[in-house]
Amino acid sequence: MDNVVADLAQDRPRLGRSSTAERVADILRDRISEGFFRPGQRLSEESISEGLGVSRNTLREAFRLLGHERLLDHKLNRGVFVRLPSAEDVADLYRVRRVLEGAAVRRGPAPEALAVIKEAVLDAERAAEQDDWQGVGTANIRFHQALVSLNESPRIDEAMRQLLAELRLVFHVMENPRAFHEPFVDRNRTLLGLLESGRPGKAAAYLDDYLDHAERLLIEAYTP
Amino acid sequence: MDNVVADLAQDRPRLGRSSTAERVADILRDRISEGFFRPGQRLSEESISEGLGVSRNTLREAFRLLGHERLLDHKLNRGVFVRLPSAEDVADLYRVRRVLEGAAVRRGPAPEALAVIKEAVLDAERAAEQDDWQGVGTANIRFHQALVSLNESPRIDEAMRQLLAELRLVFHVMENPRAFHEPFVDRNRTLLGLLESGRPGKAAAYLDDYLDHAERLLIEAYTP
DNA sequence: AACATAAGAATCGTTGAACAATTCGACAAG
DNA sequence: CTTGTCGAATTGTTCAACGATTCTTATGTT
Repeated sequence: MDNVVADLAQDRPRLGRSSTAERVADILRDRISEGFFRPGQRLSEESISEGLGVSRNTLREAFRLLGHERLLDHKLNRGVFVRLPSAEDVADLYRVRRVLEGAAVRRGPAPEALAVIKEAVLDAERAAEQDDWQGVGTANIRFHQALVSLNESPRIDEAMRQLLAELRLVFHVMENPRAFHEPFVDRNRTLLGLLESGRPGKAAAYLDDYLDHAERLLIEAYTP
Repeated sequence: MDNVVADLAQDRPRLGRSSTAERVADILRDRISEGFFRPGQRLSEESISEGLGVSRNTLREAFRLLGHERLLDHKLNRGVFVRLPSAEDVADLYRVRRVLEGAAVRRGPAPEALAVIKEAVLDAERAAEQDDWQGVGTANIRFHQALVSLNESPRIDEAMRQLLAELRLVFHVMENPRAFHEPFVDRNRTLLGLLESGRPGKAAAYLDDYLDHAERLLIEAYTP
C-alpha cells in the first residue's frame, strides 16, 4: 500500500495542472511549434480570444507565459508577435547548446538514459529511409533532448526544451529544413558510438565539431 | 547620419520597456529578493492589488511573470506563494551552477570580463573587513555572475540571474546566512588567481571542489 | 473526547464591458 | 517631399460580477 501512495505522489504535480490560461498557452505553443502561426506574424487579441472562446484577459495571461518562453514577442501597445529569431539569436542558441550538451557528454552516459538516446538514433534512421524528413527532425530533437538529460537536472531539461522550441522557429523560416537535417542522422549514430565506448573526451570533441557544423549550415541557409 | 540611426537602434529595446504589469513584477521581485516577502508566504491578490493601486487583472499578469522565474508558486484556486525551494531544488541549482560556471572557466577569461571579476573579489574583501556580510553576499553574487558572463551568452547570463535570485530564496530561510558566505571570500580570490594564471583545467577542478563545498554547507544549514 | 460532516465565509478563476492610451495609415498643408 | 493632423483600430487597464474551489467553523454522531 505504501508503494501505491509513493507512486501516486509522482502524479501530484499534474493535479494542479489545469487553468484556462495554461491550456490556452498549450494550444498556442503547439500551433506555433507546428508552424500554423508563422514567425513574425501578429496574434490579434480580439480574433484569437473569440476563436478560442476565452476572454481577452485570459488570453493575455497565456501570452505572458509564452512570452517568457521566448516564443512570443510582446511589444507594448502594438501587440504580440510570433518570435522571429535573429542571426545573433541563432548564434547564442548554439552557444548554450555547446555548454549544455558538452557538459552532458563529458559527464558520461547512465545506462537507462543511453537506451533513450539509442532509440532516438534508430527512429531517425528509420524515418530517413522513408524520406520522412519531418520524422527525422523530431527524432533528432528527441536525440538531443535525451543527450542533455544526462546532466540529470530538471532545470537543464526544461531549459533545453525551451531552447529547442525556439530553434524550431528558425526552421520554420528556412527554405528547405529537410536537407538541413540529413547529414546529422549519421553523426548522431557516430556520437552514440563514442558515448558507448566510454571516451568522454573524444565524444565532447566530436560534439563540438558537430555543433559548429550545424550552426554554420543553419546560419547560411537562414534568411531572417 | 547613418551612424546616428545605427546607434539609436541599440536603444530600441528600451522603448517598449514599461507596462504596469512589468513594473509591478519589478517591485514584487525586489521585495522578494530583499526578504520583505518571506518564502512560503501567501500573496493575496486583493490586498496587494489594493496596496499597489492596480487592478487584480494587472497584478495577475505580474504574478505569471514571476511564476515563470520560479520566484512564485502558483497553486490553482489557492493563490500564489513565495517559492520555498526544497532540498532537491538546492541540489539541482548546484548542478546547473556546475555546468554554467564550469563551462565559463574552461573557456578561459577575456580581458575586460576579468576586470569585472577582480572588482567583485575586491568588493567582497573590503566588505568582509568591515563585517558587512550583506555586502559580502552581494559581492559574491556579482562574482559568480561575472564568472558566468565569460560564456558571452545573453541567454546564459539571464539563466544565471534567475538561478541566483532563486538561490537567494534559500538564504532567506537560513538561520545565519552571514557565516555561510565567509569562507568563500578567500576561495574567490584563489579562483581568480587560477584564472589569471591561464590554467583552465586547474581552475575548473578548483571550482568543482568549491561548489561541492558550498552545496554541502548549504544543505546542512538549510531547514526547509 | 474524537471524528466525520455540513454549512458558511473567503478567495480564486474567468468573463464581459467600458474607457483611456497608443499606434498607424491617410490625407491635407506647408 | 516633409510635416502636422485626424480618425479608425488595437492594446492597456480597470471594474464589477458570478461560479468554482478551498478553508474555516460549527454541528452532530459514535
